[in-house]
Amino acid sequence: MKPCGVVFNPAKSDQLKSALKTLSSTHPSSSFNAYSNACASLLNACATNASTKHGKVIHAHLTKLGFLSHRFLSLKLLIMYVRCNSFHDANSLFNEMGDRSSDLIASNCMISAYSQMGLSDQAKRLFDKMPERNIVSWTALITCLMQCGKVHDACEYFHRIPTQSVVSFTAIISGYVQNGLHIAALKIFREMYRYEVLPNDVTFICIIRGCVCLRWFREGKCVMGQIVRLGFQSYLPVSNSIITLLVRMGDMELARRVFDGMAEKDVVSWTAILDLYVEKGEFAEARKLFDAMPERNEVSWSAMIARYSQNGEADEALKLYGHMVSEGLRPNLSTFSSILSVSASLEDLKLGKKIHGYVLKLGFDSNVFIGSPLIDMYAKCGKTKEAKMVFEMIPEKNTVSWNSMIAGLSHNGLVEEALQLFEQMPERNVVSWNAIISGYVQNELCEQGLELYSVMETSGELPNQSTFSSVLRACASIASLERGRNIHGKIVKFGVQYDVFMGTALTDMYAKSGDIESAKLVFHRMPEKNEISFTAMIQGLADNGFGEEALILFEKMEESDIAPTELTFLGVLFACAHCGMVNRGKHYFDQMQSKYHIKPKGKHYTSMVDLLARAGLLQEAENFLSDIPFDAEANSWASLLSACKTYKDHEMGERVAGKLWELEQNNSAGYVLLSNIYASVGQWSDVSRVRKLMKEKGLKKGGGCSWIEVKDMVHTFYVGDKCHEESDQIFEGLHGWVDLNRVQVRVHVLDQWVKSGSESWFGMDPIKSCRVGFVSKSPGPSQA
DNA sequence: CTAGGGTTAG
Repeated sequence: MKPCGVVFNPAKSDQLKSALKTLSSTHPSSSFNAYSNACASLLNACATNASTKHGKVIHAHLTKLGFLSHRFLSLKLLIMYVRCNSFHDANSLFNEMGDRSSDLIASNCMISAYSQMGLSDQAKRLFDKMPERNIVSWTALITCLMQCGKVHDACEYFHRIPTQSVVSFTAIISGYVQNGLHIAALKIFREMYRYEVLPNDVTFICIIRGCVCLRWFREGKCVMGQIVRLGFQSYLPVSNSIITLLVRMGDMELARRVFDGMAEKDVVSWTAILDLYVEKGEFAEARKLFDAMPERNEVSWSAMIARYSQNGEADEALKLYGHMVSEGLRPNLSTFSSILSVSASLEDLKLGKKIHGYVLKLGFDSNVFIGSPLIDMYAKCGKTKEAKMVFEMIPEKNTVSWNSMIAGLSHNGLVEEALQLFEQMPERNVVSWNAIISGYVQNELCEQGLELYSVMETSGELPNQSTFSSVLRACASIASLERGRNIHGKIVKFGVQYDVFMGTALTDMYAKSGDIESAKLVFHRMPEKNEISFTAMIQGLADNGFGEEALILFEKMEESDIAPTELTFLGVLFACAHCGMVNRGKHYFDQMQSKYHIKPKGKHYTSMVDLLARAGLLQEAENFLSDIPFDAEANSWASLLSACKTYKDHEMGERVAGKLWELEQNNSAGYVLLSNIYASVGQWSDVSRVRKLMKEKGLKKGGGCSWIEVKDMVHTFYVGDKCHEESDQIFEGLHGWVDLNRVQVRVHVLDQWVKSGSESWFGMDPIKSCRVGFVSKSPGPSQA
């Protein structure tokens, strides 16, 4: 197009500027038609560039020349403002139009403008006032109502339309899909044919989106057939939708074929195919494709950043974010939401606050979609107050916002408050239940967590994998085999998929409850095992005294090419320590570093000290301890002290006790251990000194206990504890059979072992109490 | 000769 002799590319803003200059120097008197056409095409360019600034210059010209009285030009101007999302400019121009504000096209434009602002009532008022309406007016109003979530209103208007068109049908379908009413969308889609209205490219795009959301792939395939029959597959956006559908269906091969066969591809096509590799788990391939893409927009970047963030690769996500910004692309809400979850996982408050700042600056702070990641970030950084403030600021909270707040409060130990919120929330879903249940379990309130699970069941909400993983953790934590078995039954009953997550949780629960046979059974039945499942089984075997078996399993794990983690080695070292396999322990400790490049942490060193000390190699243990490149854990000293007691090395005992005393000023477990050691050698005055100190410091005795489970009840006993009415019987029965409540139980005492600290183990807290042996229930001695 | 419905991520 050649307006005023200037070759014009609307995509180039500098060209727009020079075209504008030429326009202002052109005298319009020569040919009004040429001038007006030039103006129109410039205004079109402003609209596609969303450049109100340039549009306003043209507006000023037209005002000066008195050309605003021309209907065509003022309409073009109005359309420009609407397309640029400049509601206020559009609105004032419309009001200045005087009698022409009843113009059909102008009014239709204004309905669109109201729609952008979410002003459905004003749109309706204008619509009712209009002297004449056409199908465009009806469609614009329906779109506006749908965008405001007033689906019912939109439907009523839709059915009043005198003559339907593809566009009005498409508008209602799209509205249904946007409001999550995918089934209604499909129903209307089928009805179209009865009205003898044929779908077009846009209709197909909307309906495919609905099918994807519903995972109605059979319907999706059907729609694909219709697309081909009507010849829309050659439309670029339609092909893009088809690719998404195929990727979600899992038909990667066909998706790739469609992509390769496309005559032209755009950013959207490339971004859609990115997902294919991510879905297949070929993350490196995805990255390769991303780097090789001819064009990337903020969606492609955000998609990639989100994947890294979800994969726990926070650094890579941040690196990509930096690149994106330096390439001049504007991060959007979705990008911010990914970066916020990165900040949350890194507990990087500074970064999180920076993003929050951007969000505020862009005016997104009241947006529901950014609210939840913000709450999450603040909560993970321990800033409950800020999290609550964000929550309060969201004007229209959805279930996700409530869930984030509940999870955030639980994460910071505020379970009571979380429960209050849970009870207040207007609508709960399975995620809400999971948040509150896991909150209780995380905070060691396992009984209450299990109780809440029962309430959930009666409420009719269906539990899912995540629910059961919390509940099983609760059972493992209180070592309740009865409850655990019961939950296992529920998992089967509710038809929850038995995969690696459920299998691992069940293995762990059975192992922690002392039922090693069942643990082995569920472990071996797992369709697929990963490093976490192996670790759970190895640790379980080691904990229950089957050290040799634990090591055999570890060798199997190595053979199956599943790389052990630092937690696997904790189990392995534990097994060695408790079976007196000093050399093997040393071997694995070396191998962990040389073969797997895992840097030993405090707990590994503690295990090694324990290994040496238990074997009576006290001096070697002490040397090893002093060679630790960082401050040793108090537990290392405690292990050594314990061995000093066993091997009666009083001299070293004194030395080590002094060190432990220094380190463990505020740890009740340390005090308990110390007082027990004093007690065992009869230094009663020291015992009472330690107990008094504990009392003064307000430390509760949370020390070692034994437990025994009888008929769904877990009985616990502290060392020397005689409170339980049948304690004599129990202590006498150690290493043998005990008759408790007329149930025969076998009590095994392996060894005294201490397992403390609260570091989370793949989301499952280790048992905090010290257990002295374990108990398993058997059918009875006659059958044994 | 203008105006209404749209694909990719979360």
